[in-house]
Amino acid sequence: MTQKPAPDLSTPTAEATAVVVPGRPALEGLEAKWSQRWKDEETYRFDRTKTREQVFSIDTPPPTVSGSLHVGHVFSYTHTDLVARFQRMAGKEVFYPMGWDDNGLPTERRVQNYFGVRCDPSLPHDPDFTPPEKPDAKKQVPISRANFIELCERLVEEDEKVFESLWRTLGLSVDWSQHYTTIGEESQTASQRAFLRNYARGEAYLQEAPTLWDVTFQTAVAQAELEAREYAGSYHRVAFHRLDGNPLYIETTRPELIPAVVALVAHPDDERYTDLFGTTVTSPVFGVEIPVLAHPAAEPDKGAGIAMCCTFGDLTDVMWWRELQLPVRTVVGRDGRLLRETPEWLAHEPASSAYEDLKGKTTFTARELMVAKLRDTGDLAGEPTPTQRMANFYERGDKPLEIVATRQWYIKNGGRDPELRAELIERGAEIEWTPAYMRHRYDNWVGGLNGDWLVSRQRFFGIPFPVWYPLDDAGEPDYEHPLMPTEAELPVDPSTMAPRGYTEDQRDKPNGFIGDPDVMDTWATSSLTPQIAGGWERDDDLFERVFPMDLCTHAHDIIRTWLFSRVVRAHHENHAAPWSHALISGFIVDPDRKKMSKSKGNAVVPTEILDKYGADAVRWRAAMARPGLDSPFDETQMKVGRRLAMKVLNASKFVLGLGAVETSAASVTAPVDCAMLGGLATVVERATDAFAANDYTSALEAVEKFFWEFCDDYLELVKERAYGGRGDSAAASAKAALAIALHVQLRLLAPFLPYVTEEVWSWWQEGSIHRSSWPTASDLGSAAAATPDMLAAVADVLTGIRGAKSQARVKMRTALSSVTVTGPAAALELAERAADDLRASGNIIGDLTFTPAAGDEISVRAEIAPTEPS
RNA sequence: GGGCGCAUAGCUCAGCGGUAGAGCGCUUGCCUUACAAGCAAGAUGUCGCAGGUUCGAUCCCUGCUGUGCCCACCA
Repeated sequence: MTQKPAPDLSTPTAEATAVVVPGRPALEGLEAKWSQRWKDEETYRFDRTKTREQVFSIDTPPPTVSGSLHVGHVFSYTHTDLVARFQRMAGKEVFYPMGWDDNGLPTERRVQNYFGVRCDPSLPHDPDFTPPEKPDAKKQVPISRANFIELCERLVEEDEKVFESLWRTLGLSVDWSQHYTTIGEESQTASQRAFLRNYARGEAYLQEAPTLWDVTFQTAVAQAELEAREYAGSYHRVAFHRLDGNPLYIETTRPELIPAVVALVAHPDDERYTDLFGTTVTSPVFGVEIPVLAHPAAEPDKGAGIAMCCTFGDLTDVMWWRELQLPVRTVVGRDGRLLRETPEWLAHEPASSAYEDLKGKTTFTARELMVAKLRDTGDLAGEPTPTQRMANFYERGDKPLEIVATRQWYIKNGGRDPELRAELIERGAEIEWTPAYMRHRYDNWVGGLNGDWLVSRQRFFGIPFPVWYPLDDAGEPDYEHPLMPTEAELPVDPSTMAPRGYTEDQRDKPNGFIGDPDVMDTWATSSLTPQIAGGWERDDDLFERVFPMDLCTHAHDIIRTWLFSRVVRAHHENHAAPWSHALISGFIVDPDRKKMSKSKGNAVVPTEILDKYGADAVRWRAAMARPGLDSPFDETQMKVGRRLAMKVLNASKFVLGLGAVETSAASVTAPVDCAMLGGLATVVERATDAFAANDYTSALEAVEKFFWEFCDDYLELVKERAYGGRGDSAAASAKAALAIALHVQLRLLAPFLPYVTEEVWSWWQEGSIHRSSWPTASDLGSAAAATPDMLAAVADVLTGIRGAKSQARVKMRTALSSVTVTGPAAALELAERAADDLRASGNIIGDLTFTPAAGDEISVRAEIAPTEPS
């Protein structure tokens, strides 16, 4: 290995570096000053002339702009930035775009509340529409889809400004010229293009099938958006009737679905029911004839051991319906109410009059009515017994999901195809996970998929499917032969544009066409963020330089959604994993270790904490949270980060205030100065190794520990010498060592404390510290080879001297008339080489003797000099 | 029920086959020409429990217990 020459820190030693140190350095105002400067100077701009090998590209989550950010988000985004800043200084050209997730249901909901409106697609566009002055959540004004989307776009723009401002204050080194939005035209084009290609390759398909349905939002939802929650219900023991008139009891929590029963199902080996298989019974109240069937999924010890299968009460019903080839008898509509028209299988007495009362009722009301009817007919055995059961909810909804047969678009994700599933698990294995065990969550999720990815939503503010359907003579759509645009026509909106070969006046007419009314789920767009940000099919030159990306980062809650869906899309489209590394953050939890959320009221608002402690302090705290581990929020910890930032200012002020700053490693001659730099060399190595493994916390710990010892021990030790107390050449060694150490440590701290390090850098260096190079041992010259043991020995003696004064309860500058150091000979020999520095810093005016003794501890005996009469 | 974490000082967490560490908090002292939003010194532990491997276990293995997250669980 060739030794580099002594570092030339951009300023020849012959000329004194121009140093401007403020009299009282302060943290206040640094964020405003430097974030503006970084913006003006485009400090973090991506240089797209760099090759793929020189680039480090990052895929970060586009935050939901209609939501609110809490301190957990701030920590997680900081983790990404720590790595970005390290990689940039280490010589990579960092591609670090930021997106805003503004399409989708959260934005619609926010617009509804903010403006007091709701979307009614049947209304025509009103060009002069202005939202109500005082939004009334109870009386939302119905507006057209176009007006609604205009309001979404308007609000989203305002929200995005607030978010950008927060990220800039936090000091994220994002290249804002690369920003994207999930509703923007580029995202629309990319989403539609990817969809068309999925369709062309058979990966996307349209299917009418039972789907999980949210009755509040009136849309289908995907498996990844489910949340199992406890839900209060009651078991009802209900009699069906055998032909011989004897009752057959089942148990159900949903008696309102009795009109939708298509079969009773028991386990084939269940002897209680074997002689009933193949026979029929009649349903209570309605008297509908129902077959009794056998299926192995029926569990004999659950309920009565025989279940009523409805279309559809739950996913087991769907399986039985499919595998036993049962008819569909839907009674719950898309609005969550029982159908207003009497279904044909109930169009006879006594069913039709019984159903009359249930029409249009919510499931909740219908349940109460059914219980009353069952009581009347004597088919309810005993009283309902309350129970807590788990039910599937849409994660943003508050009513349990129903299962409704609807036509939806799906993208294959391995949920129904073991081969694809294995391929996707293999893609997950190609990714290097930090922490490694997070991969289990991915495998677990992929292994547990029970169907393909449902991507269509019956909503408004989203990217439309680029699809039309031809209408036949009778005006019925032909879903088998959808009409698609060419890629060159994208983006398209089928609700306002006609497909090729048709004109707009054929819309909704026989032999004309209809547009697909649905929009893509927001995950269907954000699953393409590497492609959208990377310029896929829009900017091939860029795409080749950044894709597949190097890093994706986010918290562990969206492994199943965002991370997995991006793997699916990249697998289909690019035949690759979308990134080589995944860095997974934990959550910031409240002091009781509960997850922070706005609704619980325990979320910490980031702007307050940033105002109070400063961005550097908040970033320091974020960096102390290791990847994957949840970390409780504790405000007192912010003070520690703030103290470090202040220390950097003050220590720098001291070092740079010593006069002409001279940074030639050749001037470092005193053994203790070399030892300090030698210690710093090992810190550089450890921090670099840690960062290379995305272990930013260990990097910080190593750097910070050294910095405090540098301040508390080394700096105190050489202070007098640096002031010139023992001659110019002795001072020059200390001053050069101090300056070199500062130059290196500022850079080591720069990813964590971008503001304070930039501020100090500006006192004596040209350019931004964030575009300077990550330090290496060669920055420390030949001193890097020095053993740090000596500094440790000297520091031990210093501690002993201070201890003696502290025990004597005297001032630290109190003079000592004699000091005797005892301890192992080797350590004493090292410490003695800094005897002069020890005398100066300990104010030893008499003898300083070193007496070797047995044992491995250094101990110090000191005598306080008699105070002179004042 | 399946999977994955975690358990070390009052708190937050490092550590890891060889006499237990840091920061915060606490106690005491000190306005020291970088820093009082500071400095110095000090006290603080059955390393969850029980076995096993080993000369030696907080660390490795097994089993418990507690705790958290993800998934499944709607008769």
